Amino acid sequence: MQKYFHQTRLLLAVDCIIFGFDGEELKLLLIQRGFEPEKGNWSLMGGFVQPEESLDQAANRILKQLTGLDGVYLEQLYTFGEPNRDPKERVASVAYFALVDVSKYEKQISHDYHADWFPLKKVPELIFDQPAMVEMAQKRIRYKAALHPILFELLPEKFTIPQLQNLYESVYDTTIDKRNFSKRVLATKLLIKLNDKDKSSSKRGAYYYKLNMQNYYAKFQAFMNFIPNPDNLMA
Amino acid sequence: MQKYFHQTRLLLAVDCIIFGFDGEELKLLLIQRGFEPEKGNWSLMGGFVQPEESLDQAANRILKQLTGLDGVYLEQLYTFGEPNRDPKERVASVAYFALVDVSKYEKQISHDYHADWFPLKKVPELIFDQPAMVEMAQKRIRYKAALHPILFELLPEKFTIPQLQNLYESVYDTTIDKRNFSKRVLATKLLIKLNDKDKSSSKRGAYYYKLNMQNYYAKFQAFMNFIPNPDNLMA
DNA sequence: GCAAAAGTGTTTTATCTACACCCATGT
DNA sequence: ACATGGGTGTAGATAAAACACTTTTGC
Repeated sequence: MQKYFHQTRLLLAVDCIIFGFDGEELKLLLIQRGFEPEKGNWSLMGGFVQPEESLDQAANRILKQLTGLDGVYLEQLYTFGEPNRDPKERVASVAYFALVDVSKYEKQISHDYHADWFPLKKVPELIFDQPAMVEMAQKRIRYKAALHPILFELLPEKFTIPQLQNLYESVYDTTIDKRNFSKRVLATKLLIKLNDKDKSSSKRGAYYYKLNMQNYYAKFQAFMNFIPNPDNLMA
Repeated sequence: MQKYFHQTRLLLAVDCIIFGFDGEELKLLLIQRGFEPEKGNWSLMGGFVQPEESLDQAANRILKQLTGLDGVYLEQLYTFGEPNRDPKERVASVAYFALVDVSKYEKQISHDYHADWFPLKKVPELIFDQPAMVEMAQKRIRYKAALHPILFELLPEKFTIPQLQNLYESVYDTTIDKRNFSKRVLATKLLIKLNDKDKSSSKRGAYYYKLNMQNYYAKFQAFMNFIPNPDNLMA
């Protein structure tokens, strides 16, 4: 079959906004760009979409290149396509955001890319329109996490309720009453209490919990009472 | 500056999922495709992104081509990029959805495209991956309209509360108690009651309302009580 | 024994839900 | 006068918010 005539083709890239949580604050994984333009400057991890791969595949490939991780939470965020966003030539970029358990993250691999984690409030100057990508990703996470339990993706398999609360407080840059917080979290039936404690941040120790995966998948989509049937909703 | 070497370029398209509401049910505006492949079959309105235009500009251009309308509510939905979604050659498509006031829609223009409105439940077979686009757009509207007052974009400037309720019932395919509905809607302070009535659907007539634009813009972003500061949230 | 974080309940307040009758008018 | 859709109020249930003290244990 013939191709479409008289149409301009362009490069399509994927950029990944990679979030992690170290127990204290929300962080971004950035690399020092290895080629021109802007070589050596801090950048999101990205790459061009290859001829035989889908966008999701490209995003997963790029994420794995940098972190060594498979099966990470990854979601398409938005496509940025201003004609001159890359000075070299026209490149549209499909931005994805990823939520990573930093305890699984392999430092060695990312060493090659001169990668580093930056607290969201201390992100260095980024290239092109990447600041807008990061800002949008942050808003999207806040938006989505208010309705869906995505933030668990940032935690290790075993976590404590105070850790979880720190995470929410960090994402929303606020403080939450711990009594109300634990009540609400436990009311979701998403957590299973374990018998051992994390004693790293207190003498008394805090009980570990893990996700109830059945309930997790079942409730992931549910988000409001306004809506008659909470299944037809998620994007 | 030199271009990026050894990278494959591809076509980038924009497809518009155009919703309208006629007072009865939610509808989609479709065209009969004018070129191969799939010439003559029902399709979303779309087009290739031109060298000097942004994605938003392309979407607005395409929407105006078909409807004659400017300033329509238009939002980027998702980018579809499976390698073989178009059999002719690789084309990634950035899908946008639009909410149109059908009373402003100009029939003449769209006549050239053999366009027509289809109730969502009676959409004909669509080409390529467009069924997935439509489904995602429908979910996105339900999702977003549960939190933001976007559905007003589908109504004319003057509308009645029963019309508004029909719209919500149509979008969510449900029925709502009219006492609770009008209470909730009026509680938002988004509506200004007018003195004239729409007598087209009852003898008594229903009061017209219009949007309070100040409150509309102010509350557009607000959506939950969970969140401390409802400003940093929207994507 | 004391500092530091973990854990837990109750009351108040706001919001949501269910539900039924009268009104205005064109025919 | 009657059929049709428009408009309104209240009581009960549910969910959210405010708020303080006791427990554990390493030092």
